[in-house]
Amino acid sequence: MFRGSDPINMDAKGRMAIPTRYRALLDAVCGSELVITIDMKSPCLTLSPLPEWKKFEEKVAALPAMDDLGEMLSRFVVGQAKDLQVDGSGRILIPTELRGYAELDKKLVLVGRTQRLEIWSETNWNAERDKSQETYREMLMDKESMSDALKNLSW
Amino acid sequence: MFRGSDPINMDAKGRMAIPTRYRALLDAVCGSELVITIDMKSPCLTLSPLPEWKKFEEKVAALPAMDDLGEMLSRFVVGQAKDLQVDGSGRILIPTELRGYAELDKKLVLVGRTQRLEIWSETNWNAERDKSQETYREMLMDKESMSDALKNLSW
DNA sequence: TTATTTGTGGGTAAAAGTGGCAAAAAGTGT
DNA sequence: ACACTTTTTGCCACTTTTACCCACAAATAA
Repeated sequence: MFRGSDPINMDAKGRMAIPTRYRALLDAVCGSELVITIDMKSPCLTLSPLPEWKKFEEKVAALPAMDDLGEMLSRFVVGQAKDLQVDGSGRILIPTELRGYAELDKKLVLVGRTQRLEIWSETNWNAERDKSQETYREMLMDKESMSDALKNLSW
Repeated sequence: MFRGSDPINMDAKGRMAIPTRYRALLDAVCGSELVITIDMKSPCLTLSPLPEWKKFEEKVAALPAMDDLGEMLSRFVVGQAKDLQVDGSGRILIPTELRGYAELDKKLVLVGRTQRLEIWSETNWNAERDKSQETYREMLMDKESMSDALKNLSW
């Protein structure tokens, strides 16, 4: 569904324009209703079409209450999620509380991750990209650290 | 059902306004009848629509009497629960006894947890969020500590 | 160049949240 | 039992925030 990355400017009110190539798609798939929230593992935000999000929310809600990691996921990912509507000019307003988490300033990068999108500050995106490149190569050396699913990935 | 967090001021009388986006929903799902109680694991309160609460109460009541943890749950969570009604202006009154437990003062945060809501003091919420972020990442490193349910959560 | 589409900025109106006040209810003491 | 005090609840008005709309600027295509 989503792929590629787009550099986008956030305006003074915290709004960002959705790339035009996604607009018709979003309208069709979710009536332009989106959910934005934090990514627990990285300093970025996650943007999903509402139906996709609901699937995730249900899975998390079904985890046992005694699962500590699951509790955290629910409390902080679901707990900081926010419903958004694409406005008449094809923009979304990024909630103030979330801007801080992802250290967003003017220059953003919107990254396609198939079923969802990620929003990064340009700074964090570049840093993470460079860092991950290295880590990835290191981890490839150590076959033990690789999941079976990944070992069997044909490409 | 519920998601996202809202900063809310508690007034001098201990009342807090329910965000408008929840009001119609609450009215439909439970006639605005809620149950508030403590969270045993964290310094916050739990707010549930009456029907949701009943499900929980039944599950707890069904636990074996020799289950010590279950006994505590019943005694202190069920034992300190209180029925509430949303008032005409869309506000609830937080019982005095529970305010102390969650260290509530003026600034509160209302957190959506799918089937229920959590009420935090702003201070405790921020502290918990920062702390959990770290813990979460650490626990992810250690695959052993992760439940199967969580491992299989694709997202 | 001109027209059309996309991106950006700001102003305004409506709605939501907050705090204060007043009426009602409950509690207390004589 | 009545009067007075204290707490609770409902109501209203003010302030702040949010969202919607329109206009302009930039870029792209004809």
